Amino acid sequence: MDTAKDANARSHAAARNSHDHAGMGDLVAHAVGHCRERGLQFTPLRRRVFEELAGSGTALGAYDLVERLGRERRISPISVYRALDFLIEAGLIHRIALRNTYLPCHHAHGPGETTVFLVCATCGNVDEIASKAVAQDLDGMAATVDFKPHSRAVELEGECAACREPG
Amino acid sequence: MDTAKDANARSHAAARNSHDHAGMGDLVAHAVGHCRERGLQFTPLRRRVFEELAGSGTALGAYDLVERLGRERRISPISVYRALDFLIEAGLIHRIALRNTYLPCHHAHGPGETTVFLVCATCGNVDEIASKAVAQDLDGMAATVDFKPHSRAVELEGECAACREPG
DNA sequence: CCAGGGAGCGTTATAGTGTTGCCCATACGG
DNA sequence: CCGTATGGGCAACACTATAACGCTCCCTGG
Repeated sequence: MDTAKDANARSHAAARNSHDHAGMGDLVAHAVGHCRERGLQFTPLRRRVFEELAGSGTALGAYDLVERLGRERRISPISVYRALDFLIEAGLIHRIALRNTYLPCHHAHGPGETTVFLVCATCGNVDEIASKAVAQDLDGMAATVDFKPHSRAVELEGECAACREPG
Repeated sequence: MDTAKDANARSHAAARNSHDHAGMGDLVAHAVGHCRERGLQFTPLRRRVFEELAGSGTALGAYDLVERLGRERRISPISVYRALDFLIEAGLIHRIALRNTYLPCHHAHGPGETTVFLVCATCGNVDEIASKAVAQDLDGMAATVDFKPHSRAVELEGECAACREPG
């Protein structure tokens, strides 16, 4: 379902006010509902940051966002970080620690699941897979040393199928 | 912020890991042998960086090392980064992506194992556990999407047992 | 002996990432 | 009207990492 392959939508999306990317509208609509349910404010700035991430099809750095949003009007890094913090807190996006980048969460978070990120070292694309087995393993290991995790970062760096194709 | 974090981490390590400090010599001896076997140069600078990490009992940032080593004589960040890159490449230390810190590898790396890091948000201490189950899960998941991982970052952030003690 | 090449490390400068402090605007309940 | 909570603006700063270039040392082959 979600896209390992249409990463290059970003050159597309940059052209204009990116309604291009398939599924982006769904993501935004979901985010709106998600925030409404919880009484969180999905403000225009937060929406723009989320849209840009959803429309890009890849993980973006904070300063990528600063630059992209800054084309419309000047946005300072701190504003972007505040929006990112909010979106992470709300569970709408993920942060990729290996790369200092951010990407929209593509699936509903099941309880007892850990999201595993597959980061391609060549094209930078990030694939996202939820796993209950990993979650159980990790929780079990944490329990054995009496450690209470708040958040998990499970990230593999390597090469995706597309980048290994001959040619 | 760094000084506070540093002091915290050190006192914690001293309380909990005092035994590991005795093992610092072992770590260094192991590193020496490890490099000799492979024809790698365990130079004085690299040795000092490794010793500092092994002796601290916690994960340190690159600039923590710059400061510590800089007390003896001026060391530039790039030199520290070069030593860190070497040590990572050699498999002697790990980088904690969640914190941009580095710590010595405490166990022999078995094949088919993934190292899981438990990072305490309060004291900054990092615990390290090897797991075959996680490795198998992750490899299996990667295989289903035809992804070839080079490296893994499996890191949990939370609170360690010592920091949750009533008090 | 002396090139010549590679590895390690020095220096300076710069790029990239994230944070702090302070102020202003708006919204909302007294 | 005020007080307060929240979102957001700006400049400046702090932290993390890399670039570019040159030097020394050691090794190897002519």
